Amino acid sequence: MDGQASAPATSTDPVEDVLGLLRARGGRATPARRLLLAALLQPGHHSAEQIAASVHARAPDVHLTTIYRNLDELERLHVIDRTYVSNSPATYHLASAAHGHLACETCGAILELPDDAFQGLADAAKAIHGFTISPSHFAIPGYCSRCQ
Amino acid sequence: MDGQASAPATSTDPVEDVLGLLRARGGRATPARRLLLAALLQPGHHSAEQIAASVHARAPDVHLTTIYRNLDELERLHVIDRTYVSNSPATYHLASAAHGHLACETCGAILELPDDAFQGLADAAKAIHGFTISPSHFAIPGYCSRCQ
DNA sequence: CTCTATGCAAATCTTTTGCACGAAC
DNA sequence: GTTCGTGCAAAAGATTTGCATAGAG
Repeated sequence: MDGQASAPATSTDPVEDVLGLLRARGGRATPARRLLLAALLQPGHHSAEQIAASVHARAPDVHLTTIYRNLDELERLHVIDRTYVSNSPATYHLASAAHGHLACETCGAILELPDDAFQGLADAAKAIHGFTISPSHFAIPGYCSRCQ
Repeated sequence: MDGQASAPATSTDPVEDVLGLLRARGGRATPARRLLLAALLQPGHHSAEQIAASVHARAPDVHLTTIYRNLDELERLHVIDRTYVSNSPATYHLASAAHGHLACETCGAILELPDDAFQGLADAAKAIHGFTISPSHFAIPGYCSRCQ
C-alpha cells in the first residue's frame, strides 16, 4: 500500500529526520551528529564509550566531549533515552523503543521489560506519593536466570 | 515488660550487635566501625559523604577510604543496603528497613515505597526473563507531586 | 605474634566545563 | 558575519587500590 515513490511526511532517512528536529531548534547539521545518530540507530543499548568508538571508526577526530554534549542535547529533544545502571556508565537508546530495563548485578546483562510491567509500580507511586515515574530512565538491578 | 537487667539474646546495643556479626566473620571491632554504625543507625538515607561527616564529628582522623571500605563490607554482610540514584552519589540505609525508593529528578527528594508495590514488576521480570529484582538497591527516577 | 583495618596518596572512571577556533547558516 | 559546534585540556565528583603502619585478637 505504501510506495517508495510517494515520500512520507517526515523524511526517508531517520538520521535526516532527527537533524530536521535539531535545525528546527536553531541547531546545525554536522558530520559528528550524523555519525552519532547513525550509531544510535543501531538497535540495542549503547554506552557513551561505545558510541564514541562507533563514531571514531569514521571520524577519529571527534572528541568524547562532543559525544557527551550531543547525547545531552538529543536527550533534551526526547530523541533518545538515557538509562542509568547502578554506578556503571549510562546507556542510551532511541526514545521510540521506550521500555524498562533489568541489569544483572553479576554478569552485567541488560534485559528489556515491556512498559506495562511497570503499571502496578507506577500506580502505587502515584497513589501513595503523587509521584510520576520514568520507566525507561533506569535499570533495575537483580540477578538473571543464569546468575542467581 | 523488658528490663535493662535481663539482656536480650543478641545484644542490648544494635551497634554491638552488628560488631558481633563482623567478629563472627573474623572481622574486628574498631572505633571507626562503631562510629560508622552509629551514623547508619539514624533513620533515613545517608550518602558516603554524609556518613563521613558524622564520623568525623567524633574522629576527624577517620579517612573517607575507610568509610567506603566499611560500607562495602557491611553491604556484603547484608547489614545495609546501597541504593543507586541515577548518577548521583549512592545512599545507604539499614537493611532491616528494606523498601523501594523514588527519586525526584527535579528537586532530588527521596520517597519510600512499600515493597509490595514492586510485586507486579517482580512477577513480570521473573515470568518473562526468570530475573529476580533487588527492589531496595535502586531508586526510580521521576517527578514528585510538587515538581511535575 | 598474626592478621586485619586504617591512613595516606594516588589512580580510576565517567562526565562536565572553559576557552579559542572553525564551521554552518 | 554571527552564532553554534567542536577540539583540547583540564576539572570535577565518587569510588577504588597499593602499600606501609598501627591496632585488635
